[in-house]
Amino acid sequence: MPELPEVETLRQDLAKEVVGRKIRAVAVANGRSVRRHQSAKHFRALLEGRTIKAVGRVGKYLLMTLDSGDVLVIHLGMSGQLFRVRDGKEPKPKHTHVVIAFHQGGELRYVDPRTFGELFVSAAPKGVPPELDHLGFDPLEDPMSWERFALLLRAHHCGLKALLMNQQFVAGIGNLYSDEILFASGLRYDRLSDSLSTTEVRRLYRAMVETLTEAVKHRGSTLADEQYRDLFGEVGEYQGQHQVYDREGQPCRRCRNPIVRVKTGGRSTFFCEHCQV
DNA sequence: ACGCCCGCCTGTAAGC
DNA sequence: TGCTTACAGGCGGGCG
Repeated sequence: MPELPEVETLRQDLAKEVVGRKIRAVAVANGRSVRRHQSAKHFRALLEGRTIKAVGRVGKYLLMTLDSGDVLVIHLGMSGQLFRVRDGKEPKPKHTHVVIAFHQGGELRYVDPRTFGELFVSAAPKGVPPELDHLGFDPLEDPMSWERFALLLRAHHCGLKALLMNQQFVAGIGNLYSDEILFASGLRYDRLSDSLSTTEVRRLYRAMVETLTEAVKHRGSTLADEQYRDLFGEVGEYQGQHQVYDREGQPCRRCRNPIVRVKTGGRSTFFCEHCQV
């Protein structure tokens, strides 16, 4: 379940691996992954012959800027994976839906069992795809003052977890990192966003930036299902640092009380009843 | 305006 | 043992 740290890890590796490479051919094996285009042929035509100039990220979206000015947008959804393969003859994993082959050899493969993810090419007139206009600020790319963050929080009246996971408010945080951020903040998932003291606002902002930064340093989280793999097929290292996520019944690393799991909105939330108020 | 639920999907694992 | 069911959850959309 790639969230900001996993996507940022991919972005950093992609920047080293594919910038400057010219696309020789694109193969689409499953049209569901390129839903926004009239046809897979149209999608391919916008990519073939183009050179990748830069790799960016907004929230959970990867942005590959092409020499045409267009941007290849990749969203991994729940189960999407990107693999850089040197030899195209290597056996393809099941659910390999899109293959981007380069002139200089090798290819980039998009694999996605649950097909919640998607790829599309955006005209991006201002360099930023208008399809992503709805996204809120990126916690690592768009730093802001505590005062401004406090204003944004107070503009809403909803539970902190729901707000952190709302991509229109802040882009890139999902179920796993929202729980970790709230533990690091010492705040409960159901605290209302307009009820925080100045100190709590600062703790939340600081925890958000620090938790995500630390997770990027550890190359993201790979859970028991081993769903997340990096560009080279390796697992992340941040799962060992988790304080609450997927730790139901295990002792809180801070106070030793058992971590509690509750269902909210059909999703699991993990937290410490003692450390989070 | 937000909470809540569904549908989209497949792989895994628990339960009967 | 083998089938069924639940669960995992990002995101958009519908409903209350």
